[in-house]
Amino acid sequence: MRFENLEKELKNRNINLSYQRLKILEYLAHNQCHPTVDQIFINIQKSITTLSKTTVYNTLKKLVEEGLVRVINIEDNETRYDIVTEDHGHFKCENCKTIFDFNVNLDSFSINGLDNFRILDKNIYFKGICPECAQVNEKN
Amino acid sequence: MRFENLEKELKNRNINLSYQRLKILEYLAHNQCHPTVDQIFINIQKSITTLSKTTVYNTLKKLVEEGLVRVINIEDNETRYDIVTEDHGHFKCENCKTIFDFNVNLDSFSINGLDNFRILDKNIYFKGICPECAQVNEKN
DNA sequence: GTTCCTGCAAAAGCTTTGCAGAAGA
DNA sequence: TCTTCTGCAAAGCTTTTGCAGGAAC
Repeated sequence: MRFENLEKELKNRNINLSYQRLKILEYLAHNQCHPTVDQIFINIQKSITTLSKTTVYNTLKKLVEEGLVRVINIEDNETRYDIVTEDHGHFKCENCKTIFDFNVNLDSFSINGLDNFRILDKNIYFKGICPECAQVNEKN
Repeated sequence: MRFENLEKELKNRNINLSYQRLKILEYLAHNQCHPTVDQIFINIQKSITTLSKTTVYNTLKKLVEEGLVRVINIEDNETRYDIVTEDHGHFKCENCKTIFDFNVNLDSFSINGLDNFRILDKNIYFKGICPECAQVNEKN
């Protein structure tokens, strides 16, 4: 999703565009690094010093409800957020903790046992070691 | 994994088989309902009234480390546990909250962008409406 | 003027940690 | 005896809730 379209998207969905919400969306759109609530909060607090974490939670909740943002639960101790783009999977390096996107054709794989299930959301989470960390490990 | 093999598995991995651990494993093996820590705790407390939740956490942590149990993070506000069997996906009904297993051939789907990544763990989480809830909804 | 949004403080949950006593090898 | 395990209490985190003031329409 391009940032220019976001304002329109918000108006379509009856989400008021406050300065806080604008900054949070801007951050998500320009830094597609799957941030945690804390990362978002710390970064935006630099420009809005009075920002409250409650507002970050409120805004993210609203954006998720309206389908503009997606929750990433790749780990059990941290919730991350991702602005919605095309379908893609998430890979988390267990060494450097970075989350990488990868392309996956969600319609391509053969599943079995979900006849008559209405599928509304698909999440693919992989874990392992990224190429960079694998290389460093080899040297040791 | 069959329950009879679990004791052997534990010995192979140097996990002492205390009564608490036996009961937790028994519960996981016989009730493959992807329980939360709380569900496990409440159920086993019936037979071990002095059971502490810390023990449930400790045991699950150990079992996950040793690869006998798998963590399910389909939602951000609850961690569930699953005794490891063959690869399968998890579908959560957003209405009745039940988690269903489904078969998926994890090698079958075409991914793109993970060359040279060492993949150690794959999780597939779907959400939607199960057939039973879909039927009830139609009637309304 | 009414509705919605923000942000502080407090509360609520879940999970981890420290530690002493008990159990097991 | 030495190590590991259990379970209580406390601490630590993340997230939610209540509420009063402020902003937007």
